[in-house]
Amino acid sequence: MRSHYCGQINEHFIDTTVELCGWAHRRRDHGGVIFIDLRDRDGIVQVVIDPDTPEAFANAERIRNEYVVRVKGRVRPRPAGTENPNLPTGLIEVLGLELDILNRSEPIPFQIEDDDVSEEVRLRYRYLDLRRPEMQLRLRLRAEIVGTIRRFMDSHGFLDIETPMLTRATPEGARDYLVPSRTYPGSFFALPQSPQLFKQMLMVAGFDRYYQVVRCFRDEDLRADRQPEFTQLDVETSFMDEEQITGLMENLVHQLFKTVLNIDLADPFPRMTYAEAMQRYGSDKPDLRIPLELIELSDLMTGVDFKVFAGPANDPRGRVAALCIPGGANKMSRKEIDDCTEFVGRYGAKGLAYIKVNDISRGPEGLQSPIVKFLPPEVLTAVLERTGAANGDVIFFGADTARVVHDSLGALRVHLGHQLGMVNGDWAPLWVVHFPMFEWDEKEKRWNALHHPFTAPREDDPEALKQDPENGLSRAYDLVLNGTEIGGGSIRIHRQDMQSAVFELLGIGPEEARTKFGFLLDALQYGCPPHGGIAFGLDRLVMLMVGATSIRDVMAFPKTQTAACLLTQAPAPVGETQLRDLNIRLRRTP
RNA sequence: GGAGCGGUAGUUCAGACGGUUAGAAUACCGGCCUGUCACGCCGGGGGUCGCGGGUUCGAGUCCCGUCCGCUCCGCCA
Repeated sequence: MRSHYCGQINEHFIDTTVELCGWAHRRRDHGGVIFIDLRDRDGIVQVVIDPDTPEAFANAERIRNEYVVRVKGRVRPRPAGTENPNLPTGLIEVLGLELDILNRSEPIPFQIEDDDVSEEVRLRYRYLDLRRPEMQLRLRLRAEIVGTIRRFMDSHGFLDIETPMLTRATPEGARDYLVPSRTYPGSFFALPQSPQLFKQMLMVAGFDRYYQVVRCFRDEDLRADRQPEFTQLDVETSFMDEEQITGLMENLVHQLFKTVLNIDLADPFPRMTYAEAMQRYGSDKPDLRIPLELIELSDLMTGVDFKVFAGPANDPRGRVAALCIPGGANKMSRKEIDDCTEFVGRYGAKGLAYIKVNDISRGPEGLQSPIVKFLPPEVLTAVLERTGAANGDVIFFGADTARVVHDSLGALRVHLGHQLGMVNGDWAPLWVVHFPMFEWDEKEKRWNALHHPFTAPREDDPEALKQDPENGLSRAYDLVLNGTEIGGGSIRIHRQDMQSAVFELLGIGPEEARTKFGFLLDALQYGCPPHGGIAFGLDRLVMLMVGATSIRDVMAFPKTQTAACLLTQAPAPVGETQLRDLNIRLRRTP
């Protein structure tokens, strides 16, 4: 049994005897003694073995990197002249009295202290990667975060209730991971994309405060912040409105940051409507640390001859907007400005007009730009005034459908904000509220639910909602932190007539609704209380809190971009016997 | 489905104009040094240049295809 962790050993332990277990990091012998850095999950300590303990010395001579070792020894200061306060092992050492090798190790594929090992190698040998102090710290913080969340939820009367992992395929939303049923040939379970419908039924059941730290599955393409399986803090309450829910969850996040990181977040979190967020930032998850905003220009451009601007300005679905980069003319090279064109092209922009403001006092003469000649002087003056441009600024223009302008300039804003070092402050939380109920699917020619089909509208009258779906707003809310959506939820529909109206608008007929969600519709009929909730992307939250740039770095065993596990080689083919049990025959043998 | 970057000793990379035997650092093995901590010095082993095809007298290098990793778009109610 170990008495201490290596990382605990400090000057307070001097002259005490300790027993340590860990991985031997390096072996050096100097002056007839052997030095071993012993590392465990808590830190590193240097162990000295000298020939006065012959048995220990003999064992120490056999040690190679990453051997597992148990040491009993006495803590003492470094001899005079050998201290180095800059090293974690620099001031004290453990004089080894006994040393056992608990296990040997093959030479490892990469050095534990290397921090430039490729992610491919790290994932293949994840158990070694996880030995690195950085990963130990991240996973420890993750556990602290989850623990703090649970204590908060428990102390506020929330009940932790598990929901099925084997459930029913949901027709809308993400692609499901399917699990074939052996007992019902040809039928499939789906792994849950979220416990949404179950938690709503728990409200019907009278568990008016539910939470769960729960794994969710979505078979969609991956990103740095998206994995096929991820963890959600899932919350649902009855009888609480959006103010109460967001207020309580805000308390949770405050407490979380205070407890785990000793950080005081803004109190209260700012709130912004979806419409304002799109108007000012081109995004429903704006990073408020970046002090750049989209400037509305549509009204200035309706009468100009320049069709690139006049077209969108006169189109109800179009928009003309500007993004002014203070000092951009000096900070950005010609190539960097050109690169921005390519950057916005990824978001569907057909080009990126810009003006370099050289000398504002000289009027149009003082502006350097391919488009100045297409715009009348009074419009240019208005543009300069509205953007607040000063000498040395660069103004970028977006003119297209509102969607393209938002996507491209919104992304450019974040991109340049980081590139030009314009990120202010460490933490910028934000509630985004009043989302639209529906968005128009141009390809399918129908309305889609922006959130999900159970989200309650702010409009309480089903008939009124049906009259004007385009402007219908929902009782949904997202929590955004530093430009990352970390949570989202809504008040749900709890009345049958409203649920039918929404299904109707979404083009889901009564038959279809019955087939797909019959169990939920039934539940709504038996005294369903008004209810709502929220779900936090726990991996993303942890990622932000530990300063990682990918949620893979806060998951012990993540998948690659092709949704494979390099460690276990999953997914993998299965044998004919297993397939036969499941009544499955492959259409093509790979 | 699409765009970009990458794949060369165990690891991180150089080599790219086609031309001897593909290098460095580190790790590993051996020897020396001996209070070191990126220790130092000497020596050694280690390569299907992701894979397949093509061009060529000759391919790590050029062309085509393909697989894998990462970033992004689409997608993710």
